[in-house]
Formats: sequence, structure tokens, C-alpha cells
Amino acid sequence: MQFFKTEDKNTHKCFFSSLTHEQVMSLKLERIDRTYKKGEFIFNEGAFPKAIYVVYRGVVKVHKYGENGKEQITRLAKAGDLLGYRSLLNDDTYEASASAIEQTQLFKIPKDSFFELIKQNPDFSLKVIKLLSEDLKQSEKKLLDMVQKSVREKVAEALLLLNEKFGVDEVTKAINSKLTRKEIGDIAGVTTESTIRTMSEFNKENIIEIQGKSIIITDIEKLKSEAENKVA
Amino acid sequence: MQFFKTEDKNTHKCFFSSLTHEQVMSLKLERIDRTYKKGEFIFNEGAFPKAIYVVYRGVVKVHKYGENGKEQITRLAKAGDLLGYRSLLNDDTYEASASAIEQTQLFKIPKDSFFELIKQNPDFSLKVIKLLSEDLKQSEKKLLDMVQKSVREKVAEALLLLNEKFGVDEVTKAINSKLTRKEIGDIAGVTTESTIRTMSEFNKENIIEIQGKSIIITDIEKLKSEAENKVA
DNA sequence: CGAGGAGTTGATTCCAATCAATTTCGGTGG
DNA sequence: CCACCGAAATTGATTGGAATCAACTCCTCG
Repeated sequence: MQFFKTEDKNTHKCFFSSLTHEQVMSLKLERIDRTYKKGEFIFNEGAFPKAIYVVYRGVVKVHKYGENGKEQITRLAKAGDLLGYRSLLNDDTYEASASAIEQTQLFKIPKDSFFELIKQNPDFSLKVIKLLSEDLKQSEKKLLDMVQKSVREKVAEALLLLNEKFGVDEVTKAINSKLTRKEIGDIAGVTTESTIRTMSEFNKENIIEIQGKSIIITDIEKLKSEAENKVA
Repeated sequence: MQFFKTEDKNTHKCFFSSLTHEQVMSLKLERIDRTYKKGEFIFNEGAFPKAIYVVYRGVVKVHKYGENGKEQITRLAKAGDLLGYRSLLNDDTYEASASAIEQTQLFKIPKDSFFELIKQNPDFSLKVIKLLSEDLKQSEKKLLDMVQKSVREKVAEALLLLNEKFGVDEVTKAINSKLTRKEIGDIAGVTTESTIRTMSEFNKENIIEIQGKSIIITDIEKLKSEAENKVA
């Protein structure tokens, strides 16, 4: 039943695993062969969703600009993750934009075919429900974090997220991401300067190691405890 | 099909309206006759959910304490709203606690009867999906607000929320809530003192009118524009 | 090799939290 | 009914953390 592979060991089992072969066929799954280049937009805030996307390869950021012009990254989607389904389910326009952080390939599932499936397959419905629930949980957790945590804690959180989403290089142990400092700050909800300052603190304290663009987490336990305003 | 009434005109159409009579019967809906008093807990963070609740009368706050001890109110549920379904759907323990803000009556729907319904009734599933989607949207919006908005904007948001959730007194036009300043601050994600200061600013600027505990929004348009960091 | 973007570091500002001191209010018992 | 107590509300003073502003270096790539 596996119709796409993920290279990432952390990926949860395939979202579509409950489907029968016919159902998968009925999906009219459309593979987007054009790869999105770094920076390219997949959809734009305000647009009307016509399909959902499944990330096949690469990493996508979902982001939004506040009225003050500051960008906030609300989510990172990696191989196996769904994209843009919230707005589609809600019959809303997109609340945020999605763009490729690195070279990305996607599948597209047309709206009607998605809804059809929900109506016909209770197990699939339940999966969608669980997915939404999980996202809601994450979002509410992040809400708390943003309000209550200090810059130091937020940056630690962000680094842990990168570690999870991008994984590390087998050899160098560096996080497999080429995010800029600004983008890391946009995830953490913090300015670029504060992000840099905090990261260089972590560097000095031997929690991470910075070599140019590459970031190596040398003491993940300490980083985790930094992320949870422990008095330590 | 209506098995509970809400007095609030703003309430959306009943969540269970897609059900047939038999399905409603199958719900084993259990009315909790004991009314929860102001301050009483309905469920506690960390507990294992066994049912979902439907607010029949009153207002409930869902809230959580950060590691620093500061409280954050993540949601207000009024008549017609569902409570505690996210954790139940996810098979998680509660992430937050719920307690009555004013005298509250509830219905209880047992876990298995809820899941049964999802499996058997595609329309109902779709409703749950929409509900989750809407909550997710709200949560993501609130996330942005919290990170990017100033105290003034956050307090304005909070007041608008109160207005929506509690409604106003027909005669006096005061918001029908007896929340303390601290609680308003906990909604806004702001200290009590800042909340008071901001509200008294709004008072001076004739955006709201404060008479002891009661708050009257005199210029809702202005308040709305305050909530959206307009340069105005 | 030049230009511009990314990264870094230091100085300054400012918003909101914290700390502190009163005042007001609502309930309760004498 | 009134005095009193504790909680809530209010106001002022101070502090502190992070944003902002500014200057500079270092890459990277055309």
C-alpha cells in the first residue's frame, strides 16, 4: 500500500495505510513532478484551496506575516506530512502560505476526492480526526510556549524542532537544514539578533556547536532542559 | 431533534443536528444535574478522559498553568460548545483543566458512544472534523496574536472575546461576565496590572466604560481596530 | 572582483513585568 | 446593622529582557 517512501526514520506510518487498493486508486492522486525549488511557494495566504498536498520529499514551511510585517513560521512539514488540509476542510481560504525550504516534491489530492473518501471510509475519517487532534494539541502547546517562555527557551525549542524535522547528518552529526538565522528566529518567534546571541551562548556553554551554517547539538539533554524553563 | 436549548442567540446551530432520532437515543446522553458552582473543576490536567461534555448552561474556562506558575486560559466554552473532546479523540490525558466560571450545567457523552457515532455516521464525522478544523484555526490565529501583538492589542482582543462569549445585558449593555481582572489578563496572556492599566486607558479614551466590575463596550469599532495593531 | 545578503556584535531604547503601597469592595460574624 | 477581614482593584516606581538601531565582517555568487 505504500505509494511513497520516506527516507526519514522518524516518519509515522503512512497516513493512507487504512485504505484499500481501490480507494487509493480512486484518489486520483496526482504527482507533481515539478520539484519546488528552495523558496518557491506552494500556496499563498488568501488563496482558495483546491487540493491537499502530501510532502514526498523535502521540507516545507508554513508561514504568515503579522500586520507589523514580522514573519512567523507556524509549522514545518516533512516527508509524509499533509499540507493545507485545515483550510480545505473548513472551506476557508488559506490562513498562511507554504513554501519550500529545500527542494521539495509533492503529491496533490483533489478536494472532492478527499471529501469522498472521508464520507465513505470511517477509518479514514478517524485518521483525519486524529491528525487534526494532534495538530490542535501541538498548536495549543506552542501557544503556551510562546506566551510564557523566554527567548532562551524558545530558541532551544526551535533547535529541538529542527533536529526532529530535519534529522542529523550521519557523519558530521550536523542538523540537515540550511535554514537562515532569520528563519530559525521566525520559528522561535524571536528576532534574528536575539536568535544569534542565544545560539552563541549555547555554543559557549557546550550545548551546541556552531561551524558556519551547520549546527551540531552536542548535549541534547541539556538543550531539552533549557527548553523547559527549568531552574536547573 | 433539539434536546437542549441555549438562551444565547449567538450559539451556532446544534452540534448534533445531523443525527437521527435513534442515533440521539443511542448516545446514552447523560445529563449532569448537579450544577457546577463558580470555580468548580470539571476535569483536571493529567486525568484520563472518559467522556466528552456539552455545555448546557453557563461558561467554562479551559486553563493551564505554565512551569512558572502563571495561568493561561486557552478557551472559553459557552452553551452548545463541546468540552474535552480533543484529548479524548487523541487518547491522551487532558492537557488542561476545565472549571466553571459561573454556574454551569453539562451533558456528558460516554467515550464509546461518541466513537461509535463517528464510525457509523459519516455526516457526524464530518462535523467533528469541521469542529476540530475551526478550533485549530482559532488556535493558530491566537498563536500569532500572542507572539506579535502588544499588551494593548491583546487586552482589546480579550474584551472582544468576552463580548462574544458572554453577550451583553439587554438593559445596561454591560458584558455578562463576572470575570476578575486577573482572569481577563489570563485570557489575554498579560499580567493583572497591565490589564487594569490598559482597560483604564480604554476607559479614558471612551472605548469602554468601566463601572466597578461591569464593562460596557461603547465603541466596538474602535476596540476592534485597537485589537488589530492598526496604526490608525 | 564587486555587491549584496547573511551573520555578528555592541549600544540604546522601551514595553511590560515586577515590586510595593493603597484603596475599594464584598461578604460575614458579632 | 455595622465593623472587620481578606480578596480584588488600582496606582506608582523600578527593573529587566528583548527589540531596535547601528556598524561592521564575512561569505557567496554572478
